[in-house]
Amino acid sequence: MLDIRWIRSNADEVKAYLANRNNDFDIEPLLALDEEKRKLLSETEELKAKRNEGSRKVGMAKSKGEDAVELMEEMRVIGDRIRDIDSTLAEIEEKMNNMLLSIPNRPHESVPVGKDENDNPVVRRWGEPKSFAFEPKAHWDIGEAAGIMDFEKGAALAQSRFTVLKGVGARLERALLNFMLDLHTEKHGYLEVQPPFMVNSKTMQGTGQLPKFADDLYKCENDDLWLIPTAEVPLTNLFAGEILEEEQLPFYCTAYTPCFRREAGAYGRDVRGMLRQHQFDKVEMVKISTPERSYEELEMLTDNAEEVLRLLEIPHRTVCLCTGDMGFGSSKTYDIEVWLPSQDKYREISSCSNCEDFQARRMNTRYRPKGGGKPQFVHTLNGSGIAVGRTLIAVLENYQREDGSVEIPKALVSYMGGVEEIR
RNA sequence: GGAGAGGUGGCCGAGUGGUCGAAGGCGAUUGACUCGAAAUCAAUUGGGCGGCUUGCCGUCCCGUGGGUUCAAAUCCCACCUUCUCCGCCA
Repeated sequence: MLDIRWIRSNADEVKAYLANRNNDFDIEPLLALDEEKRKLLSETEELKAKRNEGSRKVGMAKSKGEDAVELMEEMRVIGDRIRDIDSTLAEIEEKMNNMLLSIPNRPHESVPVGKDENDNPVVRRWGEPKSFAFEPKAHWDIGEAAGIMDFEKGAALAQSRFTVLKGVGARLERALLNFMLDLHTEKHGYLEVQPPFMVNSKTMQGTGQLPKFADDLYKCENDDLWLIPTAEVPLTNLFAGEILEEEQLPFYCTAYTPCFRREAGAYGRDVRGMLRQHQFDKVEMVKISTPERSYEELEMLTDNAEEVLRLLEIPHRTVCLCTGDMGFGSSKTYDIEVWLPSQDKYREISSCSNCEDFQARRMNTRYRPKGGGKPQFVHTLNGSGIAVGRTLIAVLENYQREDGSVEIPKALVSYMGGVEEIR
């Protein structure tokens, strides 16, 4: 959410970046409501001042045993007017709030202007795609042949886009997430957290999933609860409504959670295999920072995610999302893409974003600066550290051998109970 | 799910209709005393919004949302939440 006062005095800048984001939101009606709201607010506050004064006089008169009927009647009339204005005001505020909640975040000045993913510049590459002496297979062929992935059972038990992992496959999933959590907690200084996998509407609104993206979420029928699409939601909201001390910042936390997404807009895409699932495992990293150092923190966060792939020795690259491809709440996002030999291309495996104060304002998370002074909104950052299911895919495809067996990356062997290959 | 008791400022805690944004205490900050510290004394010490002469004025906030009233922390209703007991349960 943006600050209405900032929008008021930077209307042209807002219009310009909305265009760069391919967003057609019109801020003029919002500005008109803002104008009207402030007018009504002064009016009702003036009346309230008058009423407070009058009520005080009634009190004083009564304590002296005097009659105050006339004054009470006068105050009653004022009270009625206040009620009218306040109810209009409440309507206007609700409208404004809904509008404010639908405006995407402002991109950072370092973000390249562009139309879609084709305009995302590559900022780093690590490793060379391995050349295979044979035709590399897709993970679903490798997984089914090895008896560790069952897509038919997934569909039978639930729906398409669900998979059953078995034996070494299930073990590999668990090995990967343990490996990632250990790396971030022991080496990168993140606090391990296990949050709820369901959250309420307010929490979903805090990070920006609601009200705009309800169609992408799974909702529980009888309760105000939603399945989380990413651990970013509960982790970032950990301090919602609080004022932190600057000494507590930066705060780093990480969590493994399953993630649930309806994939409503992705009907024909990635239908085979387990690249795009309704339920997938992810290790997430979240940082709460002061505004001064949030961009430095973003670079470190992205590096923390990249390190997972470096240690697993899987080729990958990092791109900076352009204005047209960025997510709703982000000011700057790096996507990390992993090499998938069967597709002969890089695919997203992590997304690391600085949301600046966009989520903080929605959640109302602030900190008190060291020297004292007014509380300021924090900056929030999040990044996959990394998507576990997709990492499993990347391992299978990049470490496959001609005979259909798969080598286990060295970094994972101890997590696999000493198993060095899948066959 | 049933019964009961609570939710007040950073913390503890008083306040059952009228100058109450809220006594008192603790903590914190500043000043005095001190070579320094402690102790002591004094002052200050929440947040949001709006206005303008940017320092002040106004307004709102005592779990949340409604209601009654000239006036609500205080009365009424609903909800959330914490604790205790019972039931159920991994």
